Amino acid sequence: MTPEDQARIENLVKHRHTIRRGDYLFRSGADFNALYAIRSGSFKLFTYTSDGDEQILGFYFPGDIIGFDAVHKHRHASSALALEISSYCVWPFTRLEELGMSIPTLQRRVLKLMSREISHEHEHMNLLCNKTAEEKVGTFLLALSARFSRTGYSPTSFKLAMSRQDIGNYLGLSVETISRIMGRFQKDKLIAINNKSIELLNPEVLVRTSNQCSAHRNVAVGHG
Amino acid sequence: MTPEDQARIENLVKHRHTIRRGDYLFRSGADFNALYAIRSGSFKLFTYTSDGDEQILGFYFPGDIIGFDAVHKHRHASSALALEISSYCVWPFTRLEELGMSIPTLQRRVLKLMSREISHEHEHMNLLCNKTAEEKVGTFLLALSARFSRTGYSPTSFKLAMSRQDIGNYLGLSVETISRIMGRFQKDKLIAINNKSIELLNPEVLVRTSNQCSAHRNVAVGHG
DNA sequence: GGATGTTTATGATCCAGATCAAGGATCTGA
DNA sequence: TCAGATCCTTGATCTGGATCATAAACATCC
Repeated sequence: MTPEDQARIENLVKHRHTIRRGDYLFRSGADFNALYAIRSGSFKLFTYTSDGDEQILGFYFPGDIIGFDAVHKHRHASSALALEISSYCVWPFTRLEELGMSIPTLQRRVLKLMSREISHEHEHMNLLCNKTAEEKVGTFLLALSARFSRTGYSPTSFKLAMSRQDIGNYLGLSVETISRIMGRFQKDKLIAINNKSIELLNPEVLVRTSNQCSAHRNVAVGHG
Repeated sequence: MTPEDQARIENLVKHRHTIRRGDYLFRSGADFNALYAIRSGSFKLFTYTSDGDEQILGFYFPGDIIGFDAVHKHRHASSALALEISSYCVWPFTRLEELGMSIPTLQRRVLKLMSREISHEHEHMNLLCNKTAEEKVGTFLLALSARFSRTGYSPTSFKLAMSRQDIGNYLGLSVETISRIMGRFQKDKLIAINNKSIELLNPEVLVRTSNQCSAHRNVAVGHG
């Protein structure tokens, strides 16, 4: 990428916005104009089920892009809400497409980001179908740890911006189960919890807990 | 799109291949070179869990593209297997990227396809988290119906190319539950089954069965 | 500071769907 | 054409996690 291209991209994304906890980045049903690049804080992405309840699709952190699921219909299919005070950049989509036509690196970057999103969702489907409650919660905590680590924060000590309710919803579990399992992890000295703050005391064992062979639940043997 | 562009694209995808039931389109771990556009038949996409069991990520039919989750790492993260004799076109990815740079319509097309894939997965996550077994199976049958309808086939009478085992795996249910629920649907005259052939006798009621408010399972109330 | 709502924790009970078991149907290949 | 394998169905039993109930911790607002 030439310094010139670099400058064009920086110009596209120069405006940085701040958003308060509980405010929407966009709402389901709204026209789609832009992708959002998170710079700080965290968001939850969710839809409403037919009964009007939330279904959380994912949590997003600095470096993540939100809005890919809206490209297709030019309309947001999900809502994004700030879990804490956060900041983000707006990437106007038509400008991004135009720039992409002349900057191959940018084009490839966008494709890769969308592909990564698809991969993440595949992993999450695997979690939802094949893991026990304990494995789900363990996997979730480790995923947060890895994500914070990548952004330069401590992998063993961080804050849970989302509620237990949200975690349960995302993992397909009830709040009570989340509470109970976190309590058990704490009793077993795998983690230490203080309200929203969490510390991973024994990541190795947590990894083992999270990948445990779940006996033979819903196993397809398949053709091959 | 100019007729010239059209010709360039047609040239890219002109080769049509045939694949037998049970053969792999690609395997998890293989280098990523191309996307695959299905022309006839059907495929299942799946990964292996840590215990070596399959996790089915989706079923794909004529008009669908397989391989998007590999763009990111330039390596296939999942395997694709033909469920019946099928045919497909190969879209070499680097050629596709090159062409995309000069044909905006093509570029946009690819982005939309990936976005649609993400949306589908969001819907599936919702199904996995919030629906009862009965709703899952009903939703699955209706989704197949809609898909066949879109491709010009009968929306009420079609063949299930995948095994009950595969359906269960995809929906997060055991084979036995699939059998039982299909049996119940048949007893209630919602469907008629003859081995792999299925007929939707009462789609309206099936729709109602599939969207039933599932009481208040795992509901997040959230901030807003 | 105290009233009110929300979030978290924990115990008791229940149930949808898994697991186990066993028979029948269908497919495959020699 | 038949033997073995796979797939599908159906019944009996069991269990992980939901649901219900309650209370404590915490946040928010006047």
